[in-house]
Amino acid sequence: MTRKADATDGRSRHPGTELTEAEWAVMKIVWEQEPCAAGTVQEALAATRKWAYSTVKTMMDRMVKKGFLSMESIRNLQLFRSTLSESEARRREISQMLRRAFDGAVAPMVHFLLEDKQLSSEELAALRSMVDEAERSNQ
Amino acid sequence: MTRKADATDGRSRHPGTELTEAEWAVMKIVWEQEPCAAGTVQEALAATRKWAYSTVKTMMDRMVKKGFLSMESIRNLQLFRSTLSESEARRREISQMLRRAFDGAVAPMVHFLLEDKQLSSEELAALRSMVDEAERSNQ
DNA sequence: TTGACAGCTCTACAACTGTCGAATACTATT
DNA sequence: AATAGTATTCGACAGTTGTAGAGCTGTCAA
Repeated sequence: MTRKADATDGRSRHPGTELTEAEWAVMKIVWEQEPCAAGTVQEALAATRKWAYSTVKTMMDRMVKKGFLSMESIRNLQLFRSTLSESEARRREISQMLRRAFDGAVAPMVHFLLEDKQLSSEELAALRSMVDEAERSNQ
Repeated sequence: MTRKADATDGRSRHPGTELTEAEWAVMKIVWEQEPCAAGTVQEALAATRKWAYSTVKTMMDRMVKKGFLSMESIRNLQLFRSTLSESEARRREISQMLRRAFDGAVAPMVHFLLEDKQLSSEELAALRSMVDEAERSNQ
């Protein structure tokens, strides 16, 4: 499944790295507040994770280095933006999971999901119409 | 996360830790060869990952400590078995992924999956019948 | 007994992650 | 200019993960 590419840098320090738990937390804020300063992210996260400003800042700097974020300095303010879209992040997360746990196959995974989680009939109905939809537009 | 709650604590180092990429590789072999010795796993993996015996052994020892495997010594041989089932591992992997990337909701994830990956009509048909099946038995 | 092996233990190390505090730099005010 | 307040930089540390060499031990065949 479409491994490929990676954003921004040519020699990319490793193509498809995935976000850690903590990085997801940061990314989520960035995606919704973009462009934003480290302090903003820190405050936004204050409720859930009590991270010191420098913790957040360090993580964000590292994320810039990893190519997940980009940063622009305006006077003495640094504004961060995402370089990795939420969709791409999700895509990677799913793929990674599929590869590791289901040898990359979608169907067995969905099967597992269906028989394992108990989904309400509403959810099932929703899934069904999604599949219908996909089949329709698929060909 | 480090901080406390971890490292040498007696009561279960949190229940739902997930396997790393390398650990999945080891677990897969153990699940199919169980009970087995480290050397067996190392050989089985030799094709894919060229790990030295001690690499594999170190990992497996750590996995025992983490509670993913159990080990029994018979004379001078150590036999490992899984303590974590493949289903449970998959369950965790999926949940973790859902939580991180989709706030825990299955439907959006499936939706994403359907519109992102291009699934063949066979796959779609398969999914559809799985959903049908689930709906039928669900209620 | 002596090798030749297979298997085990110990120790190490670098990179990555989670977490910061302390020192510093800038800006806006008084 | 001196102060307060905020943002930035640096360096550090502990725990985890990937990776493995060295050396010791037990076993079995010649």
